[in-house]
Order: sequence, then structure tokens, then C-alpha cells
Amino acid sequence: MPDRRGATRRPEPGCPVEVALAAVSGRWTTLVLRELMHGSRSFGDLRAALPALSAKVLTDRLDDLCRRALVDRQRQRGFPARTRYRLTPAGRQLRPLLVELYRTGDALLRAADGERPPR
Amino acid sequence: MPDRRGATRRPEPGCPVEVALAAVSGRWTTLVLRELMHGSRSFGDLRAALPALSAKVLTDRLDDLCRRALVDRQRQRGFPARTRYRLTPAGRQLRPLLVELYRTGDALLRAADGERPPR
DNA sequence: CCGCATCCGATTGGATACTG
DNA sequence: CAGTATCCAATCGGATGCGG
Repeated sequence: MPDRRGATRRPEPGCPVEVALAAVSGRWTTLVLRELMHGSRSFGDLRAALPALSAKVLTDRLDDLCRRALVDRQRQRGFPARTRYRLTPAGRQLRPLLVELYRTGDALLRAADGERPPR
Repeated sequence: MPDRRGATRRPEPGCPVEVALAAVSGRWTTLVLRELMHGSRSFGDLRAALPALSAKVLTDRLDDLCRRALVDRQRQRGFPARTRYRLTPAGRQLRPLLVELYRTGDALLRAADGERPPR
């Protein structure tokens, strides 16, 4: 990618970098993905794991992930209603990216601390 | 990170994943970083390489990257003014992340195409 | 040449209350 | 239980014009 020909001169939605970034950006997205990396979850499971996340934003995130085919939704109608969310094979491909995000962020934090040595 | 204890239950700014995501998100950010990965650039160099990027947004991006200590600004005052931007050692640490973003996005695009096979 | 100042429309995230 | 419906403040990206 560094210096690959076909490099874009504007942010095109079809650029691979934009596609990956769109998949993980947005507030709470990485935390929802982390939960689903551990296995399938219901709407309520996710709310319990992330108590500060409102229902509206959780719905937004899940809708978005479903539209991108990274998450699969299984509704079981009736009362009480039940819905299970799980990663698709495409969604599972995000794992190395999340690991790399953690690794890079950790390196940046260490670099910043190194400048002002921990007295 | 997957299932690491100390895992956050809300989006805290000190979380490594948030730090790395903040460094590369925002429209045009990855393209500006790509240019700087190739070496130091002036404000005008960047505008020429990314013609559809307005001066205001470029300034926003560079200010942000400087505040995060990922980019270093060297002003040479006078007329005409000159400023050179270059990655700091911390900024260069973003390269593997950008590569991983490209790799993952590419994999997602291939997965999506595979579903509707290219006739 | 390198920005900053303004203004603006669109998108975002969150709070709150209600429904199948 | 699993959402939907409103409403709102804040942020964002972009256009345009001026200033050192």
C-alpha cells in the first residue's frame, strides 16, 4: 500500500483502507466487535456488557455492521422477543486489525511516556 | 486485547485501541499520512498531491497530527513563507497499521465479491 | 506561500419516552 | 426483550475570502 500504484488522491469509498476504517470506526464499534469476537450475543447481553451504551446507538452500530455483512442477525419472534448477533466470516477477518490497533496504540502511549520519563 | 483483563467497558481516551483509531481516523487523514510516509512535504506539496482537499481541512489534519506528536512542523518565516512537515518516530510507527488497514479492507472487498461471483 | 476567520449544512452521539 | 421515535447539542467537513 505505501506507494502502490492505483493509490487514490481522494477518499473514495471503494479504497480498501476506507473500507476497513469504516468497519471499525464510530464510537463503541470496536467494543461491540470485541464482545462478538467472544461468541454470539443477544441485544441484552451487549447492553449488559456495555452499560453506558444507549439502545439507540447500539441499534445504530448493529444495523451498520449488518449492512456491511460483518455481523449476522437472527430474530426469534414471540414474547419475550429474542435476537442473537454473531460475526460473519467477513467479520472475523477484523480480528488481526483490532489486534494491530491495540498494538499500535500501546506503542504510541509508551513513546509518549518515554519522552517524560516516569519520575 | 481479545479477552485481555483491563478491557474497558466504555470508550476511554486512554485505551490503546482508541489512541490508534484517533490517529488515523478523520477524513483525508490516511491520505495525508501516506504522503508523509514518502518523506517530508510542504503545505503546498500536500495540496498538490491531494487537490480535492481544502486548505482548512488540511490545516485541521496537520494541527491534529502535530498535537498528537505524530508529525513535526518546521516553519521558515519570510516571504514566501515555507513550512515543512515530516513524521516523527511515533508517526512512523503507524505504517504497519496502515498496511493492515489496506490488507483487511482488501480481504473484505474480496469476500464481498466472492458472494456474487464475477460472471 | 501558508495559513486563519467565518459561515454553513450534514452527520453524530446521546437522552428520553414509547411500542410489538 | 428488543427495539423505534423524537429531539437536541456538538462536532465535522467543506466553501469562501482575508492576512502575514
